[in-house]
Amino acid sequence: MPSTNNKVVFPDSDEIAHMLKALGHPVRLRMVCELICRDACCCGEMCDCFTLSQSTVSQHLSVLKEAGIVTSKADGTKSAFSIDRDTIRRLQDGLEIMFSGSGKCCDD
Amino acid sequence: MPSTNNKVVFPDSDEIAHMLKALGHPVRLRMVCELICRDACCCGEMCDCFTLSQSTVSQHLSVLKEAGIVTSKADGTKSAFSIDRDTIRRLQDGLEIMFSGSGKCCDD
DNA sequence: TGACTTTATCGGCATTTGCCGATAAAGCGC
DNA sequence: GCGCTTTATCGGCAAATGCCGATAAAGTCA
Repeated sequence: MPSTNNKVVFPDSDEIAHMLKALGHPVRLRMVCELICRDACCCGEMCDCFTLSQSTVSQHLSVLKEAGIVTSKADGTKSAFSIDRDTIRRLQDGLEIMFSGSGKCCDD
Repeated sequence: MPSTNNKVVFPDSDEIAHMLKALGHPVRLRMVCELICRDACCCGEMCDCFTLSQSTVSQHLSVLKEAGIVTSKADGTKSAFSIDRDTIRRLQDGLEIMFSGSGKCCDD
């Protein structure tokens, strides 16, 4: 659990909300699962997993990227997407703090 | 971790996405924090926490309710909202399974 | 250079979301 | 019954979302 001195630091709830919003779409959540399993994946491969157009898949990936959940690295004409595991961990920690009721929102 | 026999059961990702979507709004996420701390809260009290109209607060609460995150119980003219802690736990378990890569989406 | 592959972005669209004020519905106390 | 309080719902609006096909951009390889 993140802390400064010995006080629990409440995660930035707006940032958490932002990540949850990105994850809160069936397609994007499945994309994240896929990326966790594959470790890396390009847009074309992701397209094979869904019956969606390439542009739609690309847009979903960019939503995940913009939220910090996914990173991309150019690889020739392709771009390799992968999970930002630190962000995921921060999200899980943040949720745990929130859901445990030990966060900042409680003492105001 | 939920299981049947000794096989890990992957959570229903659409349901998870639905809950994440409900939580993926700054106001609603804060409402959940508030409810976790207060244990129960009526709409009017929630209104005091935000600079939003009563109708907007009521709508946000109903989104949380519809997603199963919150329950409500009539109490005179008021209705008492409280966190469904089982649902929260299921959500956290589901995310943990997904994020650990041990869910169903990996073996297809 | 010129075809080909891959991805990102643009324009357009129908639908959903988020917000409000107004109003309806329902319980409480007199 | 009559006010009062509290909440839910309605109508309306602007903005965001999700989707597509078309197109641009950029790398690869002959």
